[in-house]
Amino acid sequence: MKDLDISQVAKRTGIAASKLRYYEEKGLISSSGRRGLKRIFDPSILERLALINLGRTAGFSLDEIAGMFGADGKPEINRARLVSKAEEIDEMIRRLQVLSTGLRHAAECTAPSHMECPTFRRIVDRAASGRFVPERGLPGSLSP
Amino acid sequence: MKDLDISQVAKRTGIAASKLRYYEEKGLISSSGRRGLKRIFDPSILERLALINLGRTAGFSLDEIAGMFGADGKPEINRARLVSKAEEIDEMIRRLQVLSTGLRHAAECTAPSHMECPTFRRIVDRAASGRFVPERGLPGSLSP
DNA sequence: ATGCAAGCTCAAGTCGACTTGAGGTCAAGC
DNA sequence: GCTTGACCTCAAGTCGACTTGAGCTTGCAT
Repeated sequence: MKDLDISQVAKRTGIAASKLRYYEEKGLISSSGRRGLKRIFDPSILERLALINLGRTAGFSLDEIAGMFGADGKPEINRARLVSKAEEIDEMIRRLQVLSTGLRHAAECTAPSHMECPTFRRIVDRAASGRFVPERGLPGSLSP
Repeated sequence: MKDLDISQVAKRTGIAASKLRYYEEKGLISSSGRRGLKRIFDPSILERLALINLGRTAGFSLDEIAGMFGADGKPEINRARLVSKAEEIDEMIRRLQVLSTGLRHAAECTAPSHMECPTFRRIVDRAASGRFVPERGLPGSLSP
């Protein structure tokens, strides 16, 4: 019996117990049962939580993540969504690479202020071109 | 006179006027003056906003962004910070690449459920290893 | 057997990031 | 010179994502 109680999961993932309960309530995870009142979790929860963390880091909302990995049963529907999520992430990676480059340049650039450095401005322009407004649901998105 | 009023800036960046005022209040941007009551902006605001959007997409808080690009005057302090921000972003890029790969694989994998696919599990494991808990300030970070 | 740390539920609180609304001001076109 | 609509301010509201607290229950170490 390798089942985990909530504090074990918390300890092994660094996720607060309250957060785990919240995630369960939201349908992102589920406990495999109860021992009395207490939730017990299958060890596979650890991978699921890793995935959730990954998704959060990527800027997805809990609802989006739930839609991504949740509710198995209609895998076909999911597959198309998964690919489009992957594409969104790729786009984001591109933007982040620009940002990283920009920051590194700014760090070693000798121009008095970053915005006065032509290289930096070129980088920023590159970043600003294409879709200026981030895709749906991400921080900084368009106003209604 | 190429100055922009707030609605011009809003139109050209896709950022709501209320958000621009909020950013100004927070010290992320500043208007170059007023015409009567009305703010006027230098065109360079567009680049600054591009940068801010980029930072937001990367998951930085407004305060972090303010600390990153704001308050020129002590460039040296900034340079070290900038490099470490760049490193954080690189780490994030790595995680996102894993996520993208994972999603794409999941989309074409024939296993009945993603978690049952050994390839997918390997990918997730790779993602989960290293630092499980995202670095400071990012969504999903450690509880206090 | 029993005491208590660890869980539980449910309501309320917090925090960041904005938006909305009410009521006021003013630059500009007619 | 007078609308009028774009802006303004300031307070309050909203939303997502959690945390905290009060009061209750219980598995399990002694």
